[in-house]
Formats: sequence, C-alpha cells, structure tokens
Amino acid sequence: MRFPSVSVEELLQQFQEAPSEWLDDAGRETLRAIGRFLDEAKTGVDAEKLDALLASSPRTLDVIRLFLGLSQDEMANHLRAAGGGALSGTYASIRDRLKHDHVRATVVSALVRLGAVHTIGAHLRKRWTIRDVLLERYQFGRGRAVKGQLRGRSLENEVEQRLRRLGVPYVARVTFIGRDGKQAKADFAIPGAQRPKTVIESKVYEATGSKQTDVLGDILKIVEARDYLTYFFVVTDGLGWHNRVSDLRHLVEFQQRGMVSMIFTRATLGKLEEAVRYIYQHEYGRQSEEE
DNA sequence: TCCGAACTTTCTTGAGTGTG
DNA sequence: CACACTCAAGAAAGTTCGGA
Repeated sequence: MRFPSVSVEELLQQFQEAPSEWLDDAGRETLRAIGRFLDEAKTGVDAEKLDALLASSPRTLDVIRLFLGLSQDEMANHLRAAGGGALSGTYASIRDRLKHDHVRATVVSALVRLGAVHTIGAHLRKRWTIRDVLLERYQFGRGRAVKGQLRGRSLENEVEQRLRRLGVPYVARVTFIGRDGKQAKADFAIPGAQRPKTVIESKVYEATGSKQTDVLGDILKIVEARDYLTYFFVVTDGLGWHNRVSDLRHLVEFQQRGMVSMIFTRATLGKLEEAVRYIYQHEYGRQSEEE
C-alpha cells in the first residue's frame, strides 16, 4: 500500500485541541475534603481539630497544603524540615501514612510549627475579593514559573558575582570546546570557551522531576568533552536533593572517581572562590599575565 | 520568531522491605 | 510465600525567558 505524502499545512489544519479536564478522582476526593474542612472549621482550627480532620480523610493534608499555598514537593520539604528527622519520604507517602497515629501526631506538630493554625485561621477570617482570586491565579500560574527560574538563576548569579569579584576572565552560559574539539554546555568557562582550564556548572533543586536525572547526563557530557586537566566544579543546592538522594550519590561518586573535581554548595561558595583564585594564580595566572 | 533551556508538578511503575 | 507498604526513578506535561 502506498500513501500520498503529507504536508505540514495539512496536518496543522487537522489538529484539534486535546480534550482534557482538571477534575479526576483524586480531585473529587479533595473537593469533598475541602467541604468537610470548611464545615468543621468555621473560624479557625487548632491542633486537635487538624488531627481529627486528618484522621477522617488523608486528603485533608491537601486542603491544608492549599491554605499554605504549597506544592506537594514544597509541602514535603517543609514537613520534613519541621518534623526534625521524624518524617521522611515524598508527599504522597507521608499522606498515605497519616493513618498511623504516631505519623499523624508528628505531622500535626510539624504543621503547627509551620504556622498552619495561624495561616488557616487568617485565611478563614479574611474577606476574599475578586482581586484576591486574580492574584492567586497569577501567582500560581506565571508566578510559579518565574519563581523557579529565579531560583535557578540565583545560585548562578552568586557564582558569577564571585568570579567577577576575583577579576578572573570567564565566559558565562557557554558551549565550550574541549578535548578533540568536543563540545558541551556549561554555566562558566574560565578563562574562555576555547579549551577552558576550569568549568563550572550550577544547579538548584527545590522540586523533584526528571530534571534531576537529566543533569547527571549534562554533567557527564561536560566530563566527556573537557580536557583531562580541566578542573570541573559543580555548584548545587536546594531541598529537592532530599527526594533524589540516589542521584546525589551518583554525583558524589563522580567526584570520588575524579570525574568532577569538587562539589560545592551555597554554604561553601567561599571555598569555590578560593579554589578558583588559587588555580588561576598558580596554574595559569602567570601565562595570562604575560600576554 | 522560534527553539532550547530553565525549572515545576504530578502520576506511574517497578524494586525493595516488612509482615502475617 | 503472598500481600501490602514504601520509596526511588522516570515520564509527560506545563510556564516562561532569552539568545540565535
């Protein structure tokens, strides 16, 4: 059987909007939990009330999350931090374990520590307007995306500030050329894109997702492309790593095997600065001064 | 103008770990 | 040993920006 060749225009003509809807079974359950929550908590809640509502439906945790304006990942990050080591796992796994009295008690006290009682009360007593609705939509649509980007950029910017302060020549957001003309993308190449002596890549993870696994691939590409003697520093941070410890282990293994020279965090940026300065002065500073 | 890149969010799947 | 539970990893889809 033979088919006529298709054209782009033809296909574009045929394409329809993919049908979809926002309410699935989990959503319906959450809506019910919202209803119960509001019936029970007219003007406010306390720890006991939260515990009772969480016991009656695990979806109550989603309702509380909505009051706090947090994503599942953010909520899990906060709960784990406030739980002081007593809480572990992803958001869904914490929610599933609410049926155990001791887990629920830990979650409730973590919620109290996070100010949930206060926040929920304030929300319940607030008089909401159309302005608030629009603001919320904006905040959780574009606002979320912008927030993510700024988060990623903030660490990159801090690294750049340090480089600038050192007065080291560098190129930012660059495809550098390494060994045998191989190329890879990196955030910073020192002193330049052509066979750099030092390469720096920075990543921040607050949420989970494939990105985290992808980055190991990106890092390997840099490892693959750089000259054998090129220093490669990874600067990373963010609570999202708690959800991807195995990926972190891989990264650490890269460092232990010498594929990555060193892993720095926001807390150790000073050490990165020292390292870059030292390398620049002792290992290739002289040549560039002579030029 | 378009594409790649940055980052999020959520769901699913599969492997490992207990437990009766 | 079967079953339930837990967790890690991956995939699909989304929002936006910025450089070629």
